[in-house]
Amino acid sequence: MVTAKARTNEPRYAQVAADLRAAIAAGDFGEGAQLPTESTLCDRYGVSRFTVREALRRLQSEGLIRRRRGSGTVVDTIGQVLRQPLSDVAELLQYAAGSVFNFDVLGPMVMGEAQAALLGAAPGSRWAHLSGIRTLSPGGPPVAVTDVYINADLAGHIPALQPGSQTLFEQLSASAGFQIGRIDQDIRAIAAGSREAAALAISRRAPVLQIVRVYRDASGRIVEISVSAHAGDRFAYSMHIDHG
Amino acid sequence: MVTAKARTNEPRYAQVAADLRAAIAAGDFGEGAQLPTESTLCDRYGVSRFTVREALRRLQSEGLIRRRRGSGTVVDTIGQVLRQPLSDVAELLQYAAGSVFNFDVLGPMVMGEAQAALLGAAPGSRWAHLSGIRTLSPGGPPVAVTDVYINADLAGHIPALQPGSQTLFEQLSASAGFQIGRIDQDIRAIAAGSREAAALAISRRAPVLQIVRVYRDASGRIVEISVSAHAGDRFAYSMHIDHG
DNA sequence: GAGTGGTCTAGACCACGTG
DNA sequence: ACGTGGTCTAGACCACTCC
Repeated sequence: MVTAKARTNEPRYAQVAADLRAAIAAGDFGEGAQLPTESTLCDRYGVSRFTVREALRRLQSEGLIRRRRGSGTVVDTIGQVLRQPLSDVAELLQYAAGSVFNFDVLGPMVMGEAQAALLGAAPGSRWAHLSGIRTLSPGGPPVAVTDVYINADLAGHIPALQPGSQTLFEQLSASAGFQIGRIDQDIRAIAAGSREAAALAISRRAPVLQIVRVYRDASGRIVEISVSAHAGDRFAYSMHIDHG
Repeated sequence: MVTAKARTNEPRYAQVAADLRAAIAAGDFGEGAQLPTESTLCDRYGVSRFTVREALRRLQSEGLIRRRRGSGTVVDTIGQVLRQPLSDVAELLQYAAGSVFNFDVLGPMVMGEAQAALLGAAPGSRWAHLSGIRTLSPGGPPVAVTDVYINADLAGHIPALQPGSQTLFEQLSASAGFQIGRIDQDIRAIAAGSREAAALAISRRAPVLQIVRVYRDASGRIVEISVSAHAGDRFAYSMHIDHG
């Protein structure tokens, strides 16, 4: 039986997508061409085809399903876990949810020329500097060491930030009341410096994956910049691309 | 004036998207809230709102525009070039279009246990092994060194492969007549081995960005696997995520 | 030929940002 | 108050896959 959970203020396609996601996670569909047809889902949820297709579009962009004209929709379960897929904001937050981030507030700083070029911010702009370590579980081995720069306009919200499994960006969004806009991300391979080596328990000059993220609110203002270093032999960044 | 280029067999939203892309590239719109409204574009191109929205959705996923309810659609020109954005197959092919790939056919091989685990293929499966160098221009400095494994079922199409700016996957798709399905990609930081060091003119153990791509056709069969090594100080992998 | 997902129309109402 | 993009309906035709 299909539970028609009527959440408030949430689009119907999101409810349909959540329901299908849960069903897939519960193993209600096996390998092969298992998912019901669009028209079947329309009847089942009592929505139009537009709504069903929007829900399926989300699942496809998450890599959960694969669709083919003439063949149908199949569950795509290659390499289940152990990866860090990332194709929309929800998946980014999911990554954060599986790990723990602890940080210290280092104080205010002004963006220098070289740093500004690397990070994509304006030289001379003012930020609050934080530094932290991400682990897979509390007290566990370090996964990444991170520098975080938060827009000085939001400095008042920094004392309220909590370590844990929710991203700083999420917390800032809720606390300061802005909408999530867009995240830009650069990935490089660099050699570990003394700081990364010590924090990640690797040797100096060992390869590390550096991920620079620039978070913007809906109006395009840069809210936060983070620079993470991941040990090369412990972390792979995984993503997928669908044709369409 | 709006040229209503009536291409054959191409969806209307793709034509609208191509026209807007060209207009943006030509600088017809500046900074700020420049792009015409959805209803304006409907009138201009003589299509429904569905078609216009699908076109704008593509441009948004490419990072060209940013949309906001109440505000409108603006051109997003942060960090114009110099990056390698990658959010769908078209952008992947665009990356290839800006560079040149030369390769040698090394012959048939069987996937070993360790390699199979790294690459996500079945141990004991049979492949054709190719090796190549990617440069930004013919005769230019190397950007990446790549190992390519092509499904043995497609061995007959390998002699027809041409070096140049079209990806091997594209050529195989056209030659063997299959549809592009899905591409999975893992990104790691590793230390350069002797082969990467020699090919990229860097020192041994220097950090390199390793990108493993698994290409599948529409039916899910693995068609090609590629393993690329990029010099860490010359290459950044850039992507963006839109909220929605 | 039957059924699938892909494209497309012509409407509608709503949440949101800006005057 | 108004216009924007976001959601949604009820239809339609088509390209493609499979039997």
